[in-house]
Amino acid sequence: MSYTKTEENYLKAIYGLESKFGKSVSTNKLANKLETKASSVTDMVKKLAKKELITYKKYQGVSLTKCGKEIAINIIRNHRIWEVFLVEKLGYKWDEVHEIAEQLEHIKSEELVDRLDDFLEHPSFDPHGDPIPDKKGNIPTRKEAIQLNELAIGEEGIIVGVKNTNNEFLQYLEEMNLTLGKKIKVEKVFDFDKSKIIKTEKKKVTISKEVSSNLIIEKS
Amino acid sequence: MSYTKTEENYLKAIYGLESKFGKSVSTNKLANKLETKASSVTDMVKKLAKKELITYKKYQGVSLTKCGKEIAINIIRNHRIWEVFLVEKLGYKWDEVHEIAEQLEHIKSEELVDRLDDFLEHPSFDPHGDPIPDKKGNIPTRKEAIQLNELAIGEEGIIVGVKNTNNEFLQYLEEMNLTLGKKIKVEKVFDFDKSKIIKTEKKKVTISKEVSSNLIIEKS
DNA sequence: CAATATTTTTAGACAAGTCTAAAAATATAT
DNA sequence: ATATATTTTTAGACTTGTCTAAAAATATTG
Ligand SMILES: [Mn+2]
Ligand SMILES: [Mn+2]
Ligand SMILES: [Mn+2]
Ligand SMILES: [Mn+2]
Repeated sequence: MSYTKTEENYLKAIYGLESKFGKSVSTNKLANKLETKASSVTDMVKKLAKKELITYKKYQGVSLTKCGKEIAINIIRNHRIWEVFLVEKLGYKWDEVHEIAEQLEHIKSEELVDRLDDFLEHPSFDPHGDPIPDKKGNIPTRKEAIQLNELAIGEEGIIVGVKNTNNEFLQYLEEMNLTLGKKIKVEKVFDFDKSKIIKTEKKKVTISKEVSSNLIIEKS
Repeated sequence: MSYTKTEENYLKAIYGLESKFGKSVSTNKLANKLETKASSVTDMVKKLAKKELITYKKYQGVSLTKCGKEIAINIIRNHRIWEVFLVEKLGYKWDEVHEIAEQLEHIKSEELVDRLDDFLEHPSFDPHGDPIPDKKGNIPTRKEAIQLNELAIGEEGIIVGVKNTNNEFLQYLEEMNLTLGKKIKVEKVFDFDKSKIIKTEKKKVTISKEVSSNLIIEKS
């Protein structure tokens, strides 16, 4: 069984919203995420329900079935492996790959992504620090990952991920030298707005609460 | 300006048939090539004509405009570069890549194929010996290429291309050890059916006229 | 709890691309 | 040159995914 690009994008969006909010996904949330109208979502959601990829009760939102979830995770796997390829092999920057991966993730071939995965030597995380599901759908975890937010004065860690993968944010981080793998130390926390002074190997930077809550750190 | 996958496939098909037959392309030929119906072709052809990608006069067939030709060549460039990638980097065999390249050729990104081209070190020919157009649309040529057909007894050459890229034919060639880069010598020609005995480095094989007219050779 | 606001669904329409069946144009054969 | 065959176009319909406007259901609030 193979699905259209649109169906795959709906499933992926449902998966994302389900994970984020931990409950069934409303028509409006989905419409917003997919940049379409609620009425379009209602139509598509009926189709996916008939194919048993989601469960749907009128006015009650949707959630993925086992099968729908498998498909969603597979698309995410494709997306992230392609992102690794684009950065590692073609020299793209981390803020340039998402759009292209959105297209590449829908290429229909059982084998292609597996071969790409071999070629890339089975990466566990993508260029934004997001975990890459394996062929069976298992998603790698990091035991010790916390938000930079939760790091106290004097504590150190390594940047291993970003929560927000918005291009402008990624470019900002690049300029601040706060990219994946960088070692950082909390120098100071301003209580009134929770902004922090962060020491990296090269320089000191001040970041807002907004920024520190979007950086994933492994304590060291 | 960006075009749909369908539009791109029509342009590519028209390009192929125009090159092959050297005249304007009929509705039926196009329908046959694209595995669709003549009525569908008529509809689409009107659309492409309105966009000035082809010229079309009712009952007279179509041909590409300069702009349409540029697009077609670009898609062919994408296709062939992806085929090189699949074979050279992911270890696919030459009979396994066409289908996937049919999908990958439509990925929308000015930059992607250029970067891939750099990564592959600017190949001039794809895994089937077909020339890869450059960014500007220039298509590399081989001065000395002839059909194995035209090689007389005792003459030698190197296989540099196949005219027919049908999977079964490619698999047959693989088994006969008649793949790209192989050195061959014509040992004997049977006049009654123009079949030939060919000596490769490893063994002697007998091939039909059909086969020898589909192999491109550089004399040596 | 009733009035109001918000969310969701329905109804009907549209664009892209395709199809079948029939009509019109062109090509071929007597 | 006329009849026949083939090719091409038109007409009308279908599917997928989308939209707007209006109706129905649910949520919020005084
Ligand atoms: Mn991404
Ligand atoms: Mn990512
Ligand atoms: Mn090909
Ligand atoms: Mn090829």
